[in-house]
Amino acid sequence: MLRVRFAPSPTGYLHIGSARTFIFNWLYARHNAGTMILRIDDTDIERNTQQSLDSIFDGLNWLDLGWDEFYRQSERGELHREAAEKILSKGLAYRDPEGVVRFKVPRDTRAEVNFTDLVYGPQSKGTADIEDFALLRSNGAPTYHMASCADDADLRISHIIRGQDHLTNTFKHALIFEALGVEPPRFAHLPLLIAPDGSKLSKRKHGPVVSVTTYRDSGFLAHSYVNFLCLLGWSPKNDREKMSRQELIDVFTLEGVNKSNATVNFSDEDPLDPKAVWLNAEHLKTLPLDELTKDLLPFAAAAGFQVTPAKMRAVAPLIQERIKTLKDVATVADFFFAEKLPPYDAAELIPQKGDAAMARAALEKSLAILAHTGFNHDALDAALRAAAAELAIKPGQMFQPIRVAVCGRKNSPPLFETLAVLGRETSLKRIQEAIEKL
RNA sequence: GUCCUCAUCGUCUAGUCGGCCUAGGACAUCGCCCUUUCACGGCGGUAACGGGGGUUCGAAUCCCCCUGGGGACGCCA
Repeated sequence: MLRVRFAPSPTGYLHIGSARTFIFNWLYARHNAGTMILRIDDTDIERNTQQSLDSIFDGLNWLDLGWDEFYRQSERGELHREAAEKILSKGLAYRDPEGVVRFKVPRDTRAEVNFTDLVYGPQSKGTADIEDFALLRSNGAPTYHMASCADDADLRISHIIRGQDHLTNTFKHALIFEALGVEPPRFAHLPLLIAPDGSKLSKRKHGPVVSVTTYRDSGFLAHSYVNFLCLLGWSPKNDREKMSRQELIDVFTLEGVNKSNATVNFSDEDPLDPKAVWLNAEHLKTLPLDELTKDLLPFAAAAGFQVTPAKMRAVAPLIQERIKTLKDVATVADFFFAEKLPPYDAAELIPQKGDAAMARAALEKSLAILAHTGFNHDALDAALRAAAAELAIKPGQMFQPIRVAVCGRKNSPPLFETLAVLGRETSLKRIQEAIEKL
């Protein structure tokens, strides 16, 4: 039975590198019909915080992947101490002058420690280069190495998939498993996620971009973010990029994992990786409208708009391919929700190669027409085009003033659909106001 | 300092056992087309095998060295 685990320590929020590790473990488990375990590695009582634990769950819950079993190391101290005692009693560890129990690296009996990494291949390190590391602190509490290995053994973890920063720790772990008399799990180390400047991602240095909740709050679809993270350090090898969850599960293998570190592309001006944004837009475009509506609602509310589900459902198709993140609803569809249009420059009402008189003529004509035309795409299309012909101006010159009058700006979704959603009353009122500005 | 590890366009990457690579895809970027604006879409351009030695008829692909990057060396995880 394949069993994998994700073991974060609650000493910070959920880092995007950790999120990716979680995702790869999850994918590996699902692909192989295995078990995904979430284990909180909270052996460092001094540094653990409830706030950090909460934010880790926040991030994990948002990702919406779930797990099958849950453990907390702090509740398993007995197991860890027993394991340490076992190693001590075998004479494979000793207590140093400070009272710390240290593993006695067998430098006399063997030259090196070996293991084969599923990503990096055969690894070996001379025992002379491994120090006698701590198993139990002077207060009797287990160290990370001890707790982690004891738990991995007890939970019968079959594969440890974690960041490459643990690659050199693995030699120590291999030694512990051996001392414990258990067969070690298989190891697979993942290339690290690094910042554009080449350094390791850190909150202190890079700010909120390293937290997954930043992406959530920026309006990313959880799945598209998962999809994006998968593309960092792993490839399906067939140029596929936008993939569904099931597709990801089907094609995920450790063979597809890269060895070199991947840079998360962000800058001060553009804190979100452009490719992540693009991928999010791609997923947004194919999202069923009811789902899109549901996802959009909270972002509109957060921006201060009171929007009914029905209204949002009507707006959703008009902005679907115009937004890159859910948050964009506030800037792309604001005029659908606002009671009163924000102030805009009356000069915007003047069409290309036209003047104020043309704008006024177009608006007054539209006012007359819109008062009785049916408010649906086809009727609006026919009536407004006919009006343009009547005024002897180009359709674009007819539409532009109306668009600015009802939207408050030059860029908007297609005019007829927009008018239809806005409704006769609002449209007429805004056009009237525009005429007064000219 | 010691040890481990990595090295293809600006970024993410493809490149089975060396030849089909005049290095492919995607993002970003630039240009054109489509078009009532924006967006979408379509087409095209710029852009990479870090350097040096080998091995070979032939190397992005194998070996060595250099250089560069990352990581680990804690009673943190």
